Amino acid sequence: MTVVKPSIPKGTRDFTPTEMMRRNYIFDTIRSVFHKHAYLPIETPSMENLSTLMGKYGEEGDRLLFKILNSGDFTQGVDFDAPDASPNKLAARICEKGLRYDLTVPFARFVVQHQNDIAFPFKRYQMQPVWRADRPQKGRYREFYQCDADIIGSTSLLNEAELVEITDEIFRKFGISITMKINNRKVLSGIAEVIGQADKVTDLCTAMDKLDKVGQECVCQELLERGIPQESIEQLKPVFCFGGDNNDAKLEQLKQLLHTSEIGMKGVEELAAVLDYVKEMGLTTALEIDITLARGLNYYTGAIFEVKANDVAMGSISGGGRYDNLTGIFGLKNMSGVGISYGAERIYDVLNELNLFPDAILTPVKALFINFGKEDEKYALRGLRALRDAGIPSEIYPDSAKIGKQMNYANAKSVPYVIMAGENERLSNTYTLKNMNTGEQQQLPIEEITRMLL
RNA sequence: GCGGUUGUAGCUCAGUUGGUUAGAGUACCGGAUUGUGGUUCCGUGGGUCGUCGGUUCGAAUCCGACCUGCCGCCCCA
Repeated sequence: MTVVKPSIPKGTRDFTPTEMMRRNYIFDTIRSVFHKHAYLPIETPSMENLSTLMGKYGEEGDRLLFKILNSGDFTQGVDFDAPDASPNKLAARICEKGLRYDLTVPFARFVVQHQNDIAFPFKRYQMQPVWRADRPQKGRYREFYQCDADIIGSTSLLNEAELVEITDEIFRKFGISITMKINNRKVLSGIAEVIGQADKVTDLCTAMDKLDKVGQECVCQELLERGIPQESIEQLKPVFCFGGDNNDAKLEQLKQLLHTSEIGMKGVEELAAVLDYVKEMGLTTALEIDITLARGLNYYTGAIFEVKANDVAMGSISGGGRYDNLTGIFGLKNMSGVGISYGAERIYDVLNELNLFPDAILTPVKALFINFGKEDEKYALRGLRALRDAGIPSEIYPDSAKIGKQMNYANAKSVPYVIMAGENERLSNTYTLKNMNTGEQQQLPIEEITRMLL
């Protein structure tokens, strides 16, 4: 037999028990907040038809889609040497499925497909892995989990405000201090309109998005390269230094700039309305208008959100926005939705870096029974059952190995208590409880031990 | 997809101008110690030196391609 070197695909990871317990802490915390706000769970398949996924995420997104080779003889009827055979065309012939790229597009598909069974407005949450054929880096993987909450079938800005509230609550529970940035695609459209470049919104967005990273000069340079004329860029320049930290000042400046643009003014109104709702909620999170916030996903039409951790240098840990037409592609009109997505692995890295994981999640096993061999095993089992009946996570070492080895096992697993159940204990109908941190031990009846470990 | 960088035992890393049989620490397993762990001492096992090819009498070492991790770009959670 040839030995295969163990390895996993690029950008994927195994999770150890410690990592899983921490990940579950993240998922449980987020889920509890979703539940509290009356969101209902759904799941969708890992793979979707490529026709569902293609063209929803922009050119870059299409490139990053994982495609799945058709089963069976995928070469049948495909001419690989055809004169016009491009990789894309061939891929379309031999792959009809792909791995999901996010949770929002599959959700839109789900809503259309199950529209008769859904009570609208529909509030759902979904926590599943997504896949992107991106080049991996720190905090960037090819398989990662998103935790999404969306409201679909309502245009009320109360929904935007609720997502802000949920975000505030989730990160407060984690103990992570965040800044939440908000913008509106309509504002961006308005800006493009006002500077006479209505058809260049996307170019405008991707360039402006980099303002805080590369500075004003580079952004202007990029705008120029993207074919936006110098005089339009000059008109844009005041926007770069809007308002500082003051949301009201920013709104005022936007109103002046955009008063000739209907769509722009609509965006400003929406922004103001969301901020107004949020003011009533008494949140600890700083909510900040950021005109340069654009986000790549091209299905957003209204509000856009992004969350960054204040005390850690890392990409955004959460993002979302409103989409008006996503279900339209699947044949269902007038179904506006708004949603937000929390990135599990980035939250993990932030919690890890700031040492914010609770200690309690690391010691899931409370007690280990030492195995003294056939004679005493059954006696140990009696005690074990008593602990388990009381809901105390506990186990018995399955082999009658040397005591030292069994103790080492308890240490390696950070089990805080070891229980000796050998001949001495059996004859006196007691168990010896040993505290592995202090080394203290005492011989007690099982009821007493159960009480102590609860 | 583009540019840079990295890879030696399960883990952390030595390894001289290319030279015989590639080392250490740690972990593991066994023993000192058959009812007491986190300390100590002794010993065993463990390697296609990322993979494939090239140069050479001879390659962990030099060259090329690929794979993987990391960094920057693009994009993003």
